Amino acid sequence: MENLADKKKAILESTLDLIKENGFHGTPMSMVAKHANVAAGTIYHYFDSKETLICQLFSYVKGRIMDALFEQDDESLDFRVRFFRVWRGLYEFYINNLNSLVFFEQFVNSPYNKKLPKPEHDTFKPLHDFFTLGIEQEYLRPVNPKILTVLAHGSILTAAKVRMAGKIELQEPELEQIIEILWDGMALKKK
Amino acid sequence: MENLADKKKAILESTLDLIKENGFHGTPMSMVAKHANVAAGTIYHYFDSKETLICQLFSYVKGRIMDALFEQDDESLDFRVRFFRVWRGLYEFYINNLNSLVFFEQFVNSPYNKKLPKPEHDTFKPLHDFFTLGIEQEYLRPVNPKILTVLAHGSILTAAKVRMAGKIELQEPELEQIIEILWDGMALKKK
Amino acid sequence: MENLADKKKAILESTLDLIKENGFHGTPMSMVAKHANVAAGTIYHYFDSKETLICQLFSYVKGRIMDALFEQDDESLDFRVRFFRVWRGLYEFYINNLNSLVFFEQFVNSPYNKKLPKPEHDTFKPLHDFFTLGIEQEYLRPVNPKILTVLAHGSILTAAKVRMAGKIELQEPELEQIIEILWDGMALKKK
Amino acid sequence: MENLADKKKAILESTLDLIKENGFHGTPMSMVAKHANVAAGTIYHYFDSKETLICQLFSYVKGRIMDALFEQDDESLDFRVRFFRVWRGLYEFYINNLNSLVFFEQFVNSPYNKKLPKPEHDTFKPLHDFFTLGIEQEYLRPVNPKILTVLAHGSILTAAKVRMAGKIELQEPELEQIIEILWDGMALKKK
DNA sequence: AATGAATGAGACTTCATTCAT
DNA sequence: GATGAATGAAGTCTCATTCAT
Repeated sequence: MENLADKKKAILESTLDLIKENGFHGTPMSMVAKHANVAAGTIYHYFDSKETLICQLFSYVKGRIMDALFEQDDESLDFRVRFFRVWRGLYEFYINNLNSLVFFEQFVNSPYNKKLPKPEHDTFKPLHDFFTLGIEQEYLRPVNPKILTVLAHGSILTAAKVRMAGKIELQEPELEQIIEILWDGMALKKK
Repeated sequence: MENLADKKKAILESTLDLIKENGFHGTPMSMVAKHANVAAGTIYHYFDSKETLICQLFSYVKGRIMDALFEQDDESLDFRVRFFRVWRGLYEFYINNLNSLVFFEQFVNSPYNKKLPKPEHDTFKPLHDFFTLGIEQEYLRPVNPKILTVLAHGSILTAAKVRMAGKIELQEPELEQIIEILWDGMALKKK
Repeated sequence: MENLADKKKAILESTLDLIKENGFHGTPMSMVAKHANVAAGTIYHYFDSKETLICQLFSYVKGRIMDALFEQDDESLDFRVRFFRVWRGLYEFYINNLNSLVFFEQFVNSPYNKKLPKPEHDTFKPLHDFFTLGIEQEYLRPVNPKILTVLAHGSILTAAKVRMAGKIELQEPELEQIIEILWDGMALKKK
Repeated sequence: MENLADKKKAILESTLDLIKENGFHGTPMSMVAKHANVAAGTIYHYFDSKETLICQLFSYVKGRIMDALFEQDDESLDFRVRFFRVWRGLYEFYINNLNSLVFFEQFVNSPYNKKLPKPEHDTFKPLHDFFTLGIEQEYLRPVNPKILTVLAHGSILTAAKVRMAGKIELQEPELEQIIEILWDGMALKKK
């Protein structure tokens, strides 16, 4: 027998899968219900509306991204090594969770995103903090950490999407080179 | 009085505007019709279906992006200067054409994109060619040009989206710094 | 309160009535819904599309015609008497169920009929069997039973349609004469 | 260059062909226009509306049926031979003009037919007259000629439709038998 | 006479949501 | 809590008809 949490999770995961394949408007509630093995009405015990479901799914996905961001991190390592691991950690999360990547991108570019109250600090705050630390410790150039976040996340996202598009030209050595180039540009050139 | 091209263009532009505000499924054909000042049925003279309209709009937007990419370019300039100008050219196009940016991002992450036959070479082929040239002329590191495209386009897109999100922290000096960091990482360190 | 079968039947019966009056294209689904006292969407729980509804209605009507064919029959009677009763049985069914007659005729002459897989044996198989028996028992001429089916059904259908057209000239004695003429032509002239 | 009559005829013939294939509601005016090689608007020079077109087409088809009815007739022949020729004449017209047969049947069972003022005497008046003559000349039983019309036309129509349905079991000898049976039933048994 | 782009009412159908069980 | 039949507003699209050329 299942408990509530199981069903709620099944609904969220089903929605995530289906939206990747069919988009928002190609994913009716009836389809979510069938995929999650619940009745259509059941979804409304857990979520007020389709919009609520999608917005809660966004929080759910954000949480998983945040978890992934520093899962591989180890503060005892050299900062450069940490940067390489963080970059790859998020990249691999996206590759292994394409439905999250696709959903996240669809969501942030959709009108749903407008309706959401801006969060105190966003999903990538930990990344921002990480770069702030790197600057303080004089590993990185003394610039607005936002800049480094943009560069890092932009490259991860784009690399993952290029890979997802079936262009498998981005292999191991290429990934390493991307990170190296980024690091070279971002790192503080000490005397 | 209008001619055919006018109506078709009005429909495309209206769709672009409305999808930015309301997304695909928040933009019924009736709304497009009203916004474009045509009858609902008229849209179907120019486009077989809503899907066709959206896919043709994608081609239309791709064309504009490609035009924007090298509008500011000047082959007689130094390669580093050209890189700065190309980066800013696309960035500014996105900022000044937020509807194109939002639509493009929504489209590529949507199921519509799956149905489209993969183009021979994509929108960013000119960027790829630009980097290939830079490598040949020994301005840039001898890596797969794809890598540089990922880095450049990822940073432009992300910067534009951060700016669009209302986080106006990215001002002139920050933009300059982003490009500088990228350039430093990508450039060939000559002896 | 109604059960499922009730609603499905109400939809079928409403469609039958309305198509008699208005034809296929004069009977929108909204009209069926109103006449059957259900919401428009409800029809789509029971039938995939208007086409499906009409094709299922055809099966439904065929069933009723087959039921009517031998309702009046009594195998213990003389074959000639049975023939007269069968002829009148179907004739009266048509007269009392004009909507079925009209629908049936509209359907078989329509493109819907083309799409249907040909049935193993058709609605009038029982009539064919009846004539086969009559031939075996030497009441009827030894011809292809198909011929007799054509003659019998053709005359019933045409008589019913003449009557329906408001030409009330076909009264009891005339009907009797039609059957007699047919019988005389079909019967085996015994020595 | 074409004249008016040519275009009007092309429209009528196109409509006849298309309605056989697609039915009334599957045959938009635009399709008729394309098939007849005229502009949509041109149809409205010749016919007030789609309904008018279809009703005029009915008259057109009726005319052809009436022409066919006695094309093969020869008053100098024996009445029995004439009957056989008239039956086959109409049967063959239907077989060779399936679009007329299908259209006629669709029309008479459709609501269009209701709106038409009842004609003074209908399409099959010549058949009725033929049978009246046969009775007067004591070839046929002294019954209401209407009866004989029903039997004859019913059998012709049904035989043609059986043949059209692809059931090719009705061959030459069977046709001959059908007419013989009818004749035997209808003919006056002289002493 | 002929054209065919344009119109817009209305068709078919979908789907978020409700509610009696 | 769970169900899923029922709802009906709203969506996409069609097509008879018009009218400026």
